[in-house]
Amino acid sequence: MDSVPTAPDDRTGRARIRDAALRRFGDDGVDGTSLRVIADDAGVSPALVVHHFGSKAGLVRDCDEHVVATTRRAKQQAMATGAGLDALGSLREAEASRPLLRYLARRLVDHSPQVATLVDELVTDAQAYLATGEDTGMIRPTSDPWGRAAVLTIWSLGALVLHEHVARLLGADLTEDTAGLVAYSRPAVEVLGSGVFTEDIAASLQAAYDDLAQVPAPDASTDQHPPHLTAEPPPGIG
Amino acid sequence: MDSVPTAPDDRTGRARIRDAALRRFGDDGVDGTSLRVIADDAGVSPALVVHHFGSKAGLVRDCDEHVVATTRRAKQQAMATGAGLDALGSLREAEASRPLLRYLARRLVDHSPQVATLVDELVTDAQAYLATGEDTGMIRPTSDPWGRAAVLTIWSLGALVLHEHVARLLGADLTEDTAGLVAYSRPAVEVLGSGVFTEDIAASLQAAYDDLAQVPAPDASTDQHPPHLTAEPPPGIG
DNA sequence: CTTGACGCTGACTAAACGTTCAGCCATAAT
DNA sequence: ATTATGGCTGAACGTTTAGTCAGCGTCAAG
Repeated sequence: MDSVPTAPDDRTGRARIRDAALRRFGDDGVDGTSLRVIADDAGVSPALVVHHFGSKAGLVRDCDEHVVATTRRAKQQAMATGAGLDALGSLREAEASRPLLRYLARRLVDHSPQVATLVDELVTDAQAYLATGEDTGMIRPTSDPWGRAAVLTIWSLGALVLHEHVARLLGADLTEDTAGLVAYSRPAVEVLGSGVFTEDIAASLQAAYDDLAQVPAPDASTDQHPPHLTAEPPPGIG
Repeated sequence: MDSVPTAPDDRTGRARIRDAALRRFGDDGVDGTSLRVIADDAGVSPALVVHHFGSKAGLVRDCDEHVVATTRRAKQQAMATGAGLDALGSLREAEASRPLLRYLARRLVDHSPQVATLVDELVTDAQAYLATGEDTGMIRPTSDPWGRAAVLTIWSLGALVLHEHVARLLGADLTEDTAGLVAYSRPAVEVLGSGVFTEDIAASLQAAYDDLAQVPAPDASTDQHPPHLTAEPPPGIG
C-alpha cells in the first residue's frame, strides 16, 4: 500500500527524514519528538513525513526495521570475522552508527516486536558463539547454555541502555567513542574472566540456587533451545 | 511553597495520586501518561493533581524522591542483614514494591538527577560490600574495585530495565515474582562464580586491554574513589 | 502539447494536552 | 452566626499535537 517493498528512491527526502527521526528518537525518545522537528531537521514539511510513512507509528516502524536490518548485516559480518561475545560487535566501531546505537538503546525498553526478535537472535547467536568457544577451549562449559547466553547478552545490552550512567561512572560513553568501550570492557572482562566469587562460595551459591529451583539443574541432554520465544518469526531472511 | 516538607496528611488523595502515577509512569512512561488518566485512576479530578504537586514535573519529582527514599530505606535494611551484591536486594521481595521497581526501571533511562545519584550510591555501596567480601574471603581481589562495582551494578540494573526481555528469554519477570529472580540469578551466579573464559584466554584478554589503555592498569595505591561523580550532592541526608 | 505520476507544500482540523480559575462543601476556630 | 482553611471540582483556557486535503511545480511518457 504505502510502503515500497525495496525502495530504490532512497536518496531523496525519505532517507533524510529517517535519519533525522533516528537521531531525534534516539536522543529525546519517540514520545518526546514531534513530527515537526523531524521534518525541520530533514528540511522538509511535516506533511511529507506522513506522506512517506503514513503516520508517526509508521515512521517508528520503519526506523525499527532499518536498525534491525543494519544490525543483522553487521552481525553476520561480525560472525564471519569472529567478533563474538560482544553482542553489537562491529556496529560500535562505525562512527555513522552512533545514532543507530542510541536509537536501539531507547527502543529496547519500549514494546517493539522487531527489537524483541532482534534480541532473541542476538541471544541465539551468542549461544552458538559460546558453544564453538567451548569446543576450541576458550569458553568454560556450562550446565545452562541458553541461560548463560541470555544473561551475557542482557548484560551487554543493559550497559548500552544505561550508557549515560556508564559514562558518568566510568568516564566514557559506550555510544560515543571506542575509549568508552574500553573503559567498560576492561572491568567487564576481568569479571567475565575469573568471576567475582571465590571458588567455595561460588559452589555453595550454585548449590543454593539448585535447591531453590524444583528441578535440580538444567540437564545437558534436554533441548537447549529457548523455552520462550517471540511469537513473531524473523521477518525478511528470504 | 507547594510541597509540604514532611507531609502528615498522606492518607488523603495525595498518596492515591502518587501511587496511581507511579504505576502508570512505570507501565507507560512519563511522556506516555496524561494527568487525566492518573487522576482517573486515583478517583480525583485532574485539577487536584496540580493542586497538590504544582505541575506534572512536580509530580514526577515527587515520585522520584519517593522511590529513591524507599530504595534507600530498603538498602540500609539490606546492608544490615547482609544481602549485599544484589543492588535492589530486599526491595524485590515486597509485593507492594512491584510498581516501584517498574517505575525505577523506566526512570533509569530518562535524565533524572535523583535517579543518577541513587545509581552512584548503589555503586558505592556495592564497592564497600565487595571490599568486605574480599576481607572475609568470599570475593576475589581486583585491580579496579570501582570499575568492578560499577560494572556489576550496571548489569544488575540493566537486567531490571530490560526485564521484559529477560522475562521473554528466561520465562519469569524480575518485577513480577521471586521465581523471576531465581530464573535470572542462577545463570548469573554461575557466570559470576567462575567466569566464562578459560584461564589462559582470560589472561591474554586482560593483557590486551591493559595494552589498549595508556596506563598499564588502575593502581591499587591510587585513590579508589569514583573518577566522575554526579554534580549534585545527595539531597536530604541532613 | 497534453497527460499523468510523483515529490512536496501551506493551510487547515480535531483532539489531547497541561494548566488556570472561580467556587463548592466540609470541618474547625472565632 | 460568622469567618477561615483546605481538599476538591467543573468548566474552561491556550498550546501543541498528529493527521487531512487541495493543489503546487517538475519531469518523463505518449
